[in-house]
Amino acid sequence: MVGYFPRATRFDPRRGHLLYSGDSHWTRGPVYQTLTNRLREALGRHVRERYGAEVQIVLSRPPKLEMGEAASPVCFELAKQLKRPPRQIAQEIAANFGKVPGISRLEVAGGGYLNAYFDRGAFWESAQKEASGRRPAPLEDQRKIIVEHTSINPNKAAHIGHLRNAVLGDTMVQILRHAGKRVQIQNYIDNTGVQVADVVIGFLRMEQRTATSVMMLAKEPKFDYYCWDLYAKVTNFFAEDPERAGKLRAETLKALEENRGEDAEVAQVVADAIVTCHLRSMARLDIHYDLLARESEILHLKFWDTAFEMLKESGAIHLATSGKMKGCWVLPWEENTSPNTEHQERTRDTEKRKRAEGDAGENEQDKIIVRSNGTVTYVGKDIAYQLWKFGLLGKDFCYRKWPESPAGQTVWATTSRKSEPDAPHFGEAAATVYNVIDVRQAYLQDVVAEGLRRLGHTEAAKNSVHFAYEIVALTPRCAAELNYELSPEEAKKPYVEVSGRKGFGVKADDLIDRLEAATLGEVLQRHAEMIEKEQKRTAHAIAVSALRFFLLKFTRNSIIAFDFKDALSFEGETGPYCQYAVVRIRGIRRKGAEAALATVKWNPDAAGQCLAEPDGADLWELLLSAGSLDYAVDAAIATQEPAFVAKYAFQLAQAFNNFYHKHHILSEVNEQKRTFLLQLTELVETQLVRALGLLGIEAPEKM
RNA sequence: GGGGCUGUAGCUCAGAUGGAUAGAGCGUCGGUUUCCUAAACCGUAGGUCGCGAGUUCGAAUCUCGCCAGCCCCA
Repeated sequence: MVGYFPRATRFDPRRGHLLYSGDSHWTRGPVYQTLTNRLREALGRHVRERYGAEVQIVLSRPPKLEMGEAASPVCFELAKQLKRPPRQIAQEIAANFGKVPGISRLEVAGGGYLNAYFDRGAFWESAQKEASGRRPAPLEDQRKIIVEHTSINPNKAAHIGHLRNAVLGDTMVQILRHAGKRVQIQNYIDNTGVQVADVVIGFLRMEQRTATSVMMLAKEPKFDYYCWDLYAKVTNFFAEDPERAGKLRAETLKALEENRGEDAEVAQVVADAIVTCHLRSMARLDIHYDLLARESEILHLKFWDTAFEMLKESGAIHLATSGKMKGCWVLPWEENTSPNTEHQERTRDTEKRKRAEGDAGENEQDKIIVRSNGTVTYVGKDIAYQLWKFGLLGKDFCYRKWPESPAGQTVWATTSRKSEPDAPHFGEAAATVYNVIDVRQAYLQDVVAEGLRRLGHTEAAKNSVHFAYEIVALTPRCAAELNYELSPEEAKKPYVEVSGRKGFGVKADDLIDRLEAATLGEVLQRHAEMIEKEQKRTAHAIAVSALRFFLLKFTRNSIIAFDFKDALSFEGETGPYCQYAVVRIRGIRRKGAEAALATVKWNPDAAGQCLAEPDGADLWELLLSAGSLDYAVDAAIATQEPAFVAKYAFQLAQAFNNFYHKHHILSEVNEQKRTFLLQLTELVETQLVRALGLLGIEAPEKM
């Protein structure tokens, strides 16, 4: 596994956080999640040994800090099994529960809760240790995870919806890597599909261009913008005469698939140039890829033909001999694959009846994989690609470096010609595959997984994760701002869907430009003394932070109604708010260094004293929050919700701002306390910078 | 016709695996700056967790039905 994982780097100033270090040993201190895991295990063992009961130990955070740091309602469950009052059981457990390292005591609360109180001094030590530790090097023998994201049709500029995809995918990658996983990032390029074909038609048929003229145009910096407008014009052109459109499209599509003539030549020029534009746009948000997997190679290297044979041989698909789908190869499909028996029975009955009534055994629900004219649907190509990801196809691509990758980056792409000798082994089978695709494609993703299942690859089907997210729409106000005329039905809705086909949407580069202009204005106001380059760098970091955080603070299945007002907000629950907390800490450190405060001999017990109740409550709250990054990361992975980490970063920043207003650090007269406050502050900085790094956000020195 | 998602404060949203008094941001109103930079902080008001039943010691969370909105398949 050499080549495409960042390695042996200790600190990457660009990303502002630690990267893998090939030789480091990850010591995960017993901070929040580790500590609660330990408690859960001990509690489970105790209950098993003492009561012979097998119950799931649920742990949650108590509503108030005075009630401890972790709570379990397990005694309520036990009460049912043992037929005894819960509080009595809780008291018994609390009295007989052995010592768990890092946990100072167990108390009974309410009707029978068990509340655990952490040993604050020990927690402090562990958190310090974790903060100074490096991230884990992914184990070489660990099976890799593929995250496929972005995958924009290469026929127009990227828009806000694509950004949500890329930001979610990239953040999930960072989170998984943080947890020590080996992750490979793929970006699927549908360079032979309908959308590219449409733009080819625009250039060759509408604008009557030659291949050479398109090639020249493709070198222009805003070629993606040009195609954006052209694509919208093609849509109108097609609407004028649907019959002509259908014919043109079919011809062009066939030429692209067979890779012949001027059509194919222009398609390649367009797709390659647009991909380069996309890479550039995404690089602005610090999003990069290991491999660009292109559909042209799926076709030319006969991936599909191989998959087709497998599907036929195994009987996973069959040729429909009658009915509407006559002549098509179809994958049998029954809705409702969930184990909800009663409901399923009903569905099956309906289907049986339908089949009995007509269509000679054909089910309307069956999914067409190969059309009667012999062309494959893109679900078919997706099945081939997915099989390859799991190393089940028995074939591999060839690889070359993408000629125009963003500065300092190496991006590999598939090719049907010979591989470059230093190409990484991309064909290695993945254990898990995350496909970041919007929720509207849920059905198609199910079909892909079902295809794998019917080939007998149940594990691969199970490990095919559709990392689904809802769309980004625009508020009516935002649409008006873009001079988009709403239809009467659209005007009634709370949001309007973006449409690349109509050329309606907020382009990624436009949005980033606007954000950078706004943040630069703020920076100029506050930091006239900064050199221009630094002002721009700072503005850029804040702009990226505002945008990425905005796209990450919502959970995946929430529709984002985009509005410039919200996206350009830098106050409250935003990226800049989180960055500002780090900037404050750095300000304190700078001032502290200037003042050259007398370094006192640090008494290790001082931390415990400072954290002791009752005065230490808010300090403890901050420390606990700083030590809970592992909890947020685990929850983010378990639920596949990067928003957990965004929430965490915000809460930690909030806790710090709270603390900042209550405690004046540098002027603290008690030297031991001052040292402690300073160390706590530095701990918060490390953890917050780390959390922000996972979100792809860099904290500037000043802002 | 079938499948899925959503409904929580004025607005936008958190509430993972059922748990203690349902939270945050924005917006409202009122305050805080002789400074470790206010992109901040404090206070205030605001809730029938869509509606109705059920399961449970306990439901915003699970089940069923209904209403409303959105998406997908044919």
